[in-house]
Amino acid sequence: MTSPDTPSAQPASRRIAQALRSAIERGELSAGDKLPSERVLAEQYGAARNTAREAVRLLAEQGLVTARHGRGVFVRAPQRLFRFGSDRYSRKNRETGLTPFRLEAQRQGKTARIEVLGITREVPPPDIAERLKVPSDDESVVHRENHYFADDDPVQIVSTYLRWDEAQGTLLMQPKTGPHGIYGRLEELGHTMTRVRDEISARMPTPREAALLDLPPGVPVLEVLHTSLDQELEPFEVSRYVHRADRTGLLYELPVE
Amino acid sequence: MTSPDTPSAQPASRRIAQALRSAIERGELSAGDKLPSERVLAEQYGAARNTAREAVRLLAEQGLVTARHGRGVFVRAPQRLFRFGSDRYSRKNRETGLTPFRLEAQRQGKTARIEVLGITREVPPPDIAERLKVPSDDESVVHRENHYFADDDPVQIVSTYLRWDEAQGTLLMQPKTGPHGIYGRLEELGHTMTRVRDEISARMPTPREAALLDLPPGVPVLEVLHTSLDQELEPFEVSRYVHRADRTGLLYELPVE
DNA sequence: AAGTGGTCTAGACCACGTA
DNA sequence: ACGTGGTCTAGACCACTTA
Repeated sequence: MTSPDTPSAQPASRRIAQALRSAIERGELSAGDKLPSERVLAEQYGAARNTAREAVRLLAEQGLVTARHGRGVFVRAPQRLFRFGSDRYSRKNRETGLTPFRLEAQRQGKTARIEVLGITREVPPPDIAERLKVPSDDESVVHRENHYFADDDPVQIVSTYLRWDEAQGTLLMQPKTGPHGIYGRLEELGHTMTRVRDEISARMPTPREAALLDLPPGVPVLEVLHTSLDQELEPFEVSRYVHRADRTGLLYELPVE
Repeated sequence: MTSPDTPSAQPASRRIAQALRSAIERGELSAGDKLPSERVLAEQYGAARNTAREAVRLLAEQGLVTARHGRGVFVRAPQRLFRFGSDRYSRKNRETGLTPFRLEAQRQGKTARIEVLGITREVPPPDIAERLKVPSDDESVVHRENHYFADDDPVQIVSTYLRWDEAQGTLLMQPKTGPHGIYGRLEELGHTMTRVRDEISARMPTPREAALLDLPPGVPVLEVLHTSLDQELEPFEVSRYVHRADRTGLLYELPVE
């Protein structure tokens, strides 16, 4: 404390948070290090445990630390990012036989695992129906939901929507879609991917997403609503990607005009 | 409660949060409505005020409600999004004389205001230096920091970095950069924007950003690190955009291959 | 003045992880 | 068994807003 009874302008919880933040920035606490326990912090700063706890919560909210039940609070390591973006859809990539996700995992020396959660005929959500140009009051789409893991850590959730009238009875209804994946099959159906439109937003996860992605508090998600357009600029596939923001960066490289 | 002494598996704070969440989803509470006060919630659910408060915090963290000191807790209205993306840099747009930000504001019937916070010669941060291909141990760049407002609500913070050796003594050092803005001046210096590279990430705001953007708790930011490449594919301008995620969507449309 | 959220205290018990 | 975070209680005072 600077003086015996400064009202200090700042609430105690924020002063404690700031002290810890500085220690992290100065490198006194580095990635992976354990913070003093809440009880110890409370004693050190002459506050109640709840106050120390509030300070820790502020840091967690900012993404600087993660609390682990029964173990302690740890400085979060800056995560190496999975990078996706404009080349996620390029034919060149498709022809390697490796999906962009597997490529990224490989680049990081991690093991990719993809889990097919479901392939079902459904009524599309309104935003999907609008983009795929199908009715939203009818079971007009096939919904493929996949979860992606790197070394068994969940990284992204992808929901792909295709027209039911096209997918019906094809490999598009199967977990294994054959060479070059769904885009290979869609090309056989006459859809050459010519343009893509990606709509990007960020938000806090829903409880379901937090559970599925095993998200620590304070980590947002990146949502990409992707539309593939064919040679006639008609949409033939729409996907919703939900990424952990702390493990994902998006990269878009494009020509101007 | 379902039975007098169910341990209920769920903590009380989460059960209260879930009840409120359902009420919002069912439309019993709609955008702008005030939630019962923390003291009332506590009484209704037979819990301590701190427990009701924790429930409200969970909803705020998820972005569903916003607390306003002295007034109450309100259901947050879904914000109409400002959309930016691949056409943010197109020459066509530039020639209207309206910046993309002004166009967006106009589309929403809002008044755009741009505040120039500073134009200073600086040592570039490492990520900027790397992308602009300038030394990071030297005052090699000019940093222009602008804040953007719509109807006086802060929407985005933009830091633009230019080479000092090029900007020195030109309009690029002035608040008013002349026709077609900085890109107009850079074109006169021989840089035709040919490609752009946008690196996108999402994270929780730093305290400074939270204050500058007047961010309610639980709203993440979208960060775009933008690089402009000229006809020789050399970088000549790098900008860091920090957007309120609850008011911003990004749109990228691009050709495949 | 009254009501609201913001912060804080000093306890308590539970659930989890490690030794 | 012990230390950790997770949750909760029953109070208290402060800061802000509205009437």
